[in-house]
Amino acid sequence: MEEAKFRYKYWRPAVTVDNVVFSFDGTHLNTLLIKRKNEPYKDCWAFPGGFLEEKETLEEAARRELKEETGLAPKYMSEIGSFSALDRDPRGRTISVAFASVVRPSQTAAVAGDDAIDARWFPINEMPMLAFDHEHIYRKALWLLRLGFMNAPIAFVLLGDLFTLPEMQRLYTDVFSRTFDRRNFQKKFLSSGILTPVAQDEEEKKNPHAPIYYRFNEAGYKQFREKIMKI
Amino acid sequence: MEEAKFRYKYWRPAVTVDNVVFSFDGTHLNTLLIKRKNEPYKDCWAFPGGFLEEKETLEEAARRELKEETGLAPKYMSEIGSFSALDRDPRGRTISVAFASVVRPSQTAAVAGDDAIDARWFPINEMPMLAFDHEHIYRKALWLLRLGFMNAPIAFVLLGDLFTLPEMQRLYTDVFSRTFDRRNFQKKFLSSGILTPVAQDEEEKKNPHAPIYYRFNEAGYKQFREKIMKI
DNA sequence: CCAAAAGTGTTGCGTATACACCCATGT
DNA sequence: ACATGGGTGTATACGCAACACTTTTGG
Repeated sequence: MEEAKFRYKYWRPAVTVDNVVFSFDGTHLNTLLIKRKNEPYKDCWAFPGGFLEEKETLEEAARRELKEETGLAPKYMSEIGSFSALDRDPRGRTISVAFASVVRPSQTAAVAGDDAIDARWFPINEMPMLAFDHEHIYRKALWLLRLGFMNAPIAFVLLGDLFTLPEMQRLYTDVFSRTFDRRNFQKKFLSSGILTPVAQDEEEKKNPHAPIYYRFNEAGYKQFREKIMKI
Repeated sequence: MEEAKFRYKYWRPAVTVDNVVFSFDGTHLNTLLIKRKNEPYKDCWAFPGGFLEEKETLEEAARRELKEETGLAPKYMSEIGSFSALDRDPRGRTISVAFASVVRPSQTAAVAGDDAIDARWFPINEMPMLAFDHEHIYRKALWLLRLGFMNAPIAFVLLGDLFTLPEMQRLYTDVFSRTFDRRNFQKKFLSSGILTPVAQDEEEKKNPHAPIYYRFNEAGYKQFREKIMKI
């Protein structure tokens, strides 16, 4: 028999957190999944997560669980929403609050820890079946990522320090599930002042088709945002 | 001593829901607040809400509490987010999930019920001090309302069946906290196909300055959205 | 009589879109 | 040599912002 040392006057649900983490490998947008070590959904792929503990906020819980299960520690995290269908967890009534985050390419090394047999990055178009209602969480996460792309410079976290415009375009193509005209795409961002080209060395200067690397220009981005906001 | 009949192996937080309801009175955007009958924050103004019960989702709980405390039953509700600061509720660790909704002008009659001494609509620029972290919830709700205005026809729920363009413009002015040029505002919406003018009677036709009433055109709105989405 | 609300068009500018060719690299 | 990826400029269309005057109504 299980020990039940927490007693309350009124009913309370169990509360969990889940993490949808995005990364970009230069070609495709990926999300991080773990293969569950325990029931329910043992051996299924799921977003890393776990139970809220007493002395932490929901976001803190999400960060803790992500660190424990995969070793990742994203800088920015934002809430996707809560999920509370009555039958979403076979263990009993559980509500989950999901968080989305993005990591830089240099920080995508994931190790399966704790409750996970495995931790792997999946391109968003090759996702396996997911445990619980995580398919549902995933759709909302992707929607939120799109909103984030339009309202914050999170694309540049995914791209990392140095990137080419074709890389950036592949990222946008994956995120928005649509194609972009290459010339218009480049014109748009080059004229926005958001990007700073990286100086080419002598070798590169001789080659008119050498790839051009850019880095994110924070000051330029702020100006750009203010101009959009107007008044 | 309180009876504590719910026992759990692991710690669980109390879970509440809160409602930010918006309405429009022809001049200003309003939100609905109740004056609390009980501690904590007795006699303070707060958003209507209460504890999640066992056989309901979070949204169902929000609807139930709103109905109990104010009599309102909005058609559409969307999640604002969750709030989980450790000290947000003096009664102990409580997390809250907040929901935003809008009601038609014809359905704004609010009666204080249950845990409320009073229930009143406050223009958003004349809000009193709020209980708990509700100020925080409110700011996020307003932000979400703006997003909603840009992505869904919720303005027309707030406006009700018939409305004039100046009314509509006052609504937008309140929601976005900024002014709009009257002619550009009208041109934009009249050319969008979203609005259908209501036939004027003989009296009105003689008066070149009689107010022109419009109603929301759902088919026109759908076309408009599809055009925006492109590809 | 005055103030406030509401009706009404035109023009310019800037941003978004559509579109074709060349070169270099690797297979 | 062929396919792929990546570099580059121009012309057009559409939406957005700026802008002034007149009439009615109510105080």
